Amino acid sequence: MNKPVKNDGTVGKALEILDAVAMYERPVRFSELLEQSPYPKATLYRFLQTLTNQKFLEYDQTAGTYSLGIRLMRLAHTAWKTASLAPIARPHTEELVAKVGETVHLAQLDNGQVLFIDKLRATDRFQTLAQVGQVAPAYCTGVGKAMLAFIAPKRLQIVLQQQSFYKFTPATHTSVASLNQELECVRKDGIAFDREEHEQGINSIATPILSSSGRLIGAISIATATNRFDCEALMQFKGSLLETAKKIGEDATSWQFPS
Amino acid sequence: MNKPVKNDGTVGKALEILDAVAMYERPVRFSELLEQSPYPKATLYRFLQTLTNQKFLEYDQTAGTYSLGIRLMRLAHTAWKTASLAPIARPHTEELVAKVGETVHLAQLDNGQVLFIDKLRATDRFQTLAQVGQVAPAYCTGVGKAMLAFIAPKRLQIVLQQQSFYKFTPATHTSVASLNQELECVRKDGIAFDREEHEQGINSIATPILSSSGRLIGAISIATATNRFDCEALMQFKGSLLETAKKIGEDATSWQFPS
DNA sequence: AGATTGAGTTTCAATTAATGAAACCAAAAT
DNA sequence: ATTTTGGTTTCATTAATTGAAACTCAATCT
Repeated sequence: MNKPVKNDGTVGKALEILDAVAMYERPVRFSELLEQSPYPKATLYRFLQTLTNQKFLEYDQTAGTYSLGIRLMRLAHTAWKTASLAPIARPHTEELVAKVGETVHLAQLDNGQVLFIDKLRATDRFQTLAQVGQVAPAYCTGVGKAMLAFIAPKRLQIVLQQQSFYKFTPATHTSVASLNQELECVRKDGIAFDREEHEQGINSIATPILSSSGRLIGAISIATATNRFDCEALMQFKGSLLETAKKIGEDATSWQFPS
Repeated sequence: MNKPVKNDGTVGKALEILDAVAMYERPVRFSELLEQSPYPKATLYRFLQTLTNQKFLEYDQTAGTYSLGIRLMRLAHTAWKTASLAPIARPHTEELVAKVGETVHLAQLDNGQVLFIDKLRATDRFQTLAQVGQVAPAYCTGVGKAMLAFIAPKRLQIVLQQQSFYKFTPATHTSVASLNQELECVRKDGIAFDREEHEQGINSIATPILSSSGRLIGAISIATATNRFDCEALMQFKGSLLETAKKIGEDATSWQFPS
């Protein structure tokens, strides 16, 4: 007899405004937010004031715009340090970078999406790779597919149902059938590929991180520009990648993955 | 006739709980939070539930602990991308790293503290340098002193009054007098030093970033292990550092620094 | 210039949600 | 077996949220 959810009172409403502001990905005016808002003027106005006071939003006096505030960065840093897999994995990911000399990504699954929680750049050759806190769809990234392959079948169904398949590049697979086929390969082989499916010119090989009890807790990938290595060439690092994932899994066994 | 502030109602109270959780820097139990909390059991309980529902906190079922949630990382990433100086500065900081081959930090002043908003590692030699979102006191960091030297005198007074001077290393200066003296040098010379004052074995030279109208908007530094360069040796990069700060300042002139 | 529109801000009584003392429950400690 | 500790739920009281409407100020139109 679950309540219809979404009943987090005043606080919940206020927090959802943060998402609304984030959505725009640029400073946004009061009136723009008002259009999207289910709340009347005065109510929205007070929410924005409160969030600004609390430094969760930042108000630009001269432009009359709101953007996400500085306090979020402070809190997120603490979250990263104390509640993410990243610090635990660091020694091992560092080692992997040193060994293979290419960029390594660490990610978790968050609500069917990939959330990148660490990025170790081996070279300064290109800048467009994922950043900490960035999200990406699971169906077209290496780490995403690595993780989807190891969640419960019924959860997978739900995730895929909610997913809209956007064709980021010509190489993006957008059918559930081909995805399922790929996931099957991942389960057999332990390796997921991303052949420029999310970003043109970038490919990667990825593997899930499993706790010693077999529960999925994240994924790591080695990513590189296609003109340096293609996926087949990246497979020379397969051994190191799997080994790293195994070590992280062991170290992280006590650690709880968010549901 | 300013109200006594701190009157942000239910939402404000809830958000302050996030800080309380962050303070511990580890997963924390309900009862621990209750001790510190001004609210009665039931109230705190409901706040925690709401924040957890909203993914601002994460509840570990088996350990019975709360930690900061994943949604903070997503939001912070957007904040970084859309509301911080970092993306604007990136081309120039990248260029600086390429030129000097040492780590470059970008920081803002947040309420008298230094907030690091970007970090470009040139080498993988050491890992202990600042991370994005990390905060540090202003009085004992290069970027901090660079910025303190260029805020309004009365604001400086307030900041120094609120500051407690902790001796992080043997080299940390803890007197207002010596700090003022240093700030004077920064104003003349444009360069602030950190000679292992915050972290043992790490030193840096820093310079403020000023908008074309002369307003302070941040600071950049070149940081390195002392066994690679000492401050005197780092001064060979002074020209590049100043030039980079100037370019960033020009590009960022339209950008609003949070009060 | 004077009028008008539009964006943002403030007021206030009705309404609704937050509050917190106390009861309750489960699991661990004695 | 009993008590204590730590966490969760209840419910009448209390206090805060709500939102229609009035207002302000600046920009735009006539």
